[in-house]
Amino acid sequence: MGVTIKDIAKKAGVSYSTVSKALRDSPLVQKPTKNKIMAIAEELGYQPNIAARSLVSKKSWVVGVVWPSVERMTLSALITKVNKELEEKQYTTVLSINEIDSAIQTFQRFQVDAILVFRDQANSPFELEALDTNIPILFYGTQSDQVSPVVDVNRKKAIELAVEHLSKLGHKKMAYIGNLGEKDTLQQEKVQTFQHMLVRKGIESGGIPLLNGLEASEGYRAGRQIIQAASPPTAILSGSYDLTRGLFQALHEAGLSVPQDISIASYDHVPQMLEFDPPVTSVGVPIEKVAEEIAAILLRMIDQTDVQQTYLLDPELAVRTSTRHRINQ
Amino acid sequence: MGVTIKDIAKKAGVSYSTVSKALRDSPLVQKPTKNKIMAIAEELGYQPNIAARSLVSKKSWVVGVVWPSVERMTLSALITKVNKELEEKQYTTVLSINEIDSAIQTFQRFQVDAILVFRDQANSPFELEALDTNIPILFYGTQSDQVSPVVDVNRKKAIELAVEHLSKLGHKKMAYIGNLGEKDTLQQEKVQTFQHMLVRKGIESGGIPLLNGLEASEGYRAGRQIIQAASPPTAILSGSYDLTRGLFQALHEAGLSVPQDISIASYDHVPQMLEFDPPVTSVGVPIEKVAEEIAAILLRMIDQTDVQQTYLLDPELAVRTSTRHRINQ
DNA sequence: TTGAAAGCGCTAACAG
DNA sequence: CTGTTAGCGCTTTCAA
Repeated sequence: MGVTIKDIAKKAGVSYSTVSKALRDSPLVQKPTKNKIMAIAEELGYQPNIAARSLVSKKSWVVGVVWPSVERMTLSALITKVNKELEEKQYTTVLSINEIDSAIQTFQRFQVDAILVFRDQANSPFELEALDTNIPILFYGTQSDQVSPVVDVNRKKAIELAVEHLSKLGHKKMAYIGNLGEKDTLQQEKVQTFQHMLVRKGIESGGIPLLNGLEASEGYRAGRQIIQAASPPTAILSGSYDLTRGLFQALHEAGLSVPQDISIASYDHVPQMLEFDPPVTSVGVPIEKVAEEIAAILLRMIDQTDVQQTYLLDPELAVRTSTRHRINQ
Repeated sequence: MGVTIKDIAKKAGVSYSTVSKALRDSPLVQKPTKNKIMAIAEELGYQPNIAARSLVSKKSWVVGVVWPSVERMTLSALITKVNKELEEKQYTTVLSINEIDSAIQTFQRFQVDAILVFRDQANSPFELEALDTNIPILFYGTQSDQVSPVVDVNRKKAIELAVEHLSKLGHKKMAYIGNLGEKDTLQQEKVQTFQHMLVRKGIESGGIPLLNGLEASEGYRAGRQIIQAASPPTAILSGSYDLTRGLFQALHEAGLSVPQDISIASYDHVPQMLEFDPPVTSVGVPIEKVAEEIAAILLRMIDQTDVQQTYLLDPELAVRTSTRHRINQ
């Protein structure tokens, strides 16, 4: 079917191994020869056959990504960035929407060079050991089994940064949106840190409503609940971008303006925070940074360079105009 | 690294070509021999090497799916179903989040057996001809270039069914939520059909607000706008599941009950329609049916069986309790 | 019914 | 620098 290196070799009048070398940009081929070969390859629309290459080189130049069952916007953006990053290093990214274990099996048969698993509370637990694969696996999003390396955001520090910021601005009563109860350990960690910070800083709680999910509608619901209290807080910290969207809707509807009437800060360091009116003070690890980090670690794992067990990424605080000094009333 | 057929052959005391046959369940191998080989393969945790297999057989048993840039819930469910369907036929599904053309190139190198493209208004236009691949490509979601087969829902008929239903219930004033203006041809078709139906049935328009997107929040906004009118409609037809979610929020908030105060019907035939309170009358092609159809067509394309140019799936109306006779007032 | 052997497209020694 | 050659793991004739 497709064009092979033999076709190119014939047309260029060289041996096909020379073509192979030239295509891989080997220094063992003369510049002119190389150029000529490249040109012919281009002309013929040559596409290397992954199967053949990976069969002999034991390397597929493919990274498999296990896509989480629940998809939130930030993850979607993150995966796109990781893909781009890897592409620069000649790797192709391929996704699977299967359950973690069967996805890993598929990737195994593909002989992918590494696997990235986006894990969330929704996907089923599984035994990594049982799979016993020698393909390096990197997890994102949760402290896992100590078997495979994990990349995660230092959520605790992020919340601390945010509360600290609001506290410095003089806020004495704050609410938090993003409490999913005990079932979700990721969110739980943020909630607990928030509570600890209130105590430590001597701040009164303005409510930490229990949510049913992380969609914008839940942020809307929680926001309404908080501002309708007899004595509402002067600042609200939201646990995610989507929740913040809903929160803004509730505030807007109630005729409250930010930051005059209330200060808003949000977890999730995504560019979209700037699209709010006003731009939202946010805390978290910039998505580009996470993507770069993930790509870099994957590459190191592929190269067999030793990697740490856990990478806890440091969050950053980006102060914008949605937060300001509390007005004494 | 992995276990190969040679390992199995050695352990079973047969030639490796026999193992190959046995594993493919060939009739050329005796039952007992076959069983023995199967058992050993299982025991050794044998995983066939896709690269090798596809190299020689010119078939990868992989179907590539080009994931749309904008992801809506229904598509996510659909892709999962298609995957399941294909899995039963021994095919593995792999996704790419790249732009259509580069995704197709990647799949080409993988020698996938077929490509499924979920197309939406957001992903960039491209020239299929330019790619000139001989891998069969199936599009979903829009009338395309007449080069490759397309599967699509008969949106026109769907809207007709819905309006007809509401009209029969005596509604004389209806609103439609889902108008994205002229930029989105898919939505445009539904809007236009709705308008035509109003004329044909002598129904008054209760508003067809222009939206900025298809998220739930837009449904909420439009819903509020519609019910706040001086003389609101007695029925609303929503253009998608997400919009309906937002619409319900708006109705709930305004203290309107469905279907006592207003009848609601929605496009998108997904199971989640039953989770509303009350369950929502919906119209569209059941997602399982779409998935089955897509999988079947892909399989036929792989087998070189000739397929039609366009498959326009017939929508179904599922009447639930969110719609009822108009109350004379 | 089983085994031997060729070869898919490519990379990587090794020779020249 | 360029060419020759041996496989990678598997399927598939062709022989036995």
